[in-house]
Amino acid sequence: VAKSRSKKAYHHGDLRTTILEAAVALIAERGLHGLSLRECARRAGVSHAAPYRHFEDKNALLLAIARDGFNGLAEAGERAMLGIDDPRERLDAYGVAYVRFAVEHPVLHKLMFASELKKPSPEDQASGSRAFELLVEAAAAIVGPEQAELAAVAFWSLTHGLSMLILDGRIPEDKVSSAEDAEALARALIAQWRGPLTFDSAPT
Amino acid sequence: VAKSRSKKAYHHGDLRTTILEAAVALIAERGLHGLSLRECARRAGVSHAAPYRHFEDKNALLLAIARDGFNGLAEAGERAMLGIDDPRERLDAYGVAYVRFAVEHPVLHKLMFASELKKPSPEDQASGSRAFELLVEAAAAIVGPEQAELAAVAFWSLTHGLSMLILDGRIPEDKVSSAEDAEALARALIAQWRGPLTFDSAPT
DNA sequence: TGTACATCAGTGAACGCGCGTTCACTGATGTAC
DNA sequence: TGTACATCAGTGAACGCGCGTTCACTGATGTAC
Repeated sequence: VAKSRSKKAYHHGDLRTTILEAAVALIAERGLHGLSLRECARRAGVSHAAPYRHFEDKNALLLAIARDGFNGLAEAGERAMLGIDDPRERLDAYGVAYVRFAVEHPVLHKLMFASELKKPSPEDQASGSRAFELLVEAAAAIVGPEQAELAAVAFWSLTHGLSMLILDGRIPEDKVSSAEDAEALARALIAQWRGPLTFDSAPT
Repeated sequence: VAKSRSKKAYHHGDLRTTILEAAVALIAERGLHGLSLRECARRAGVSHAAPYRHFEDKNALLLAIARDGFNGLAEAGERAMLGIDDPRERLDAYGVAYVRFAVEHPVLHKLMFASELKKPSPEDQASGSRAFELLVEAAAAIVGPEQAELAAVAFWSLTHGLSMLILDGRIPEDKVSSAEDAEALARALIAQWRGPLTFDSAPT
């Protein structure tokens, strides 16, 4: 997700990226509440006003992080489905990738769905819906276009709920002590889920 | 959830409850970030130091709200299952009540799962796990004790994910424009879910 | 290659702000006799 | 019922703090000739 900008070394080199990374680290340590532009600047080794050369204000910084998150999630979903043809396996792979992304990028995941930030630009909204469109397409390939949206919401609820519960520490520790554990749990839940989709779609 | 304390009219009457309600309203308006003890006091019509007679500090106020939330959720779940004998119907009723509670008490729901607050007391943790124990019991009645925890996590993920997505405005508006709509959506998702539980549990 | 100029990333002082929390107080209420 | 006292909910001044944001500036870099 961290995209290293090809900005050549100017004064700092690449302050924008440095600040983004500092912000993510800071949120991871202290929570969204504990994020401040001044502390980001401090950690980046620049004056407290420097970030304003790269972000209009604090909210813009948060939106930039959230956008990175949405793009990263969509990419992870696409990558996971790459080369898989079977519709059910594609959906499964997407779901596992969703949970895995959340576990590996907890700050991004929370920020993507944090309603605290002021409303994003149309561009941000577009990147936000890309991951959902992927999901609807994958669902449509199984249950057909009419049922696709409902199935997508159901599947999304399952993976999103598991992600949030893990990130909030609500799942017994021994089940999710590593990203691999979390992925295995996701697979188990998704495997259970296959039932109704199969049943509804193909009255073979 | 708002429990009106039987404190008789003392100075204010029941400042503790008034402040709790003001805090919930404030969070609803401005988000968790926008909550301040001083503004709560202002709205309650008392001096800014008055709340300290009822809450040790700001975090204690948040924990009190979260505790009300957990208790309310457990009560809603119990109430929903009351008088229902069929195990599957009990679980369904619990799930629908879960989503309904989230939709009707968005601030409580978000606060319950907000990792921003400092760690709660043992007493708070107990009230937090009550709702989950209810769920595990309901699941055990269907799939048996060994599979109960996994089924509970799966079911919880589904209802929790749907709740969060609705509260964050991620579900198309026309599907959840009222609490009744949201409940209907929850029923649809849960009905789909029945498939695998039935399949796994009873190899009739 | 060298020089003059324009750009703009980063500086540091300054602003005003609302916040959480403490503290000595006051006065309304409850209680013991 | 009446009085003296103890309790403690609410007051208002005061503290120190870090924050977001603005602004005139400086100086390193890129570019045109």
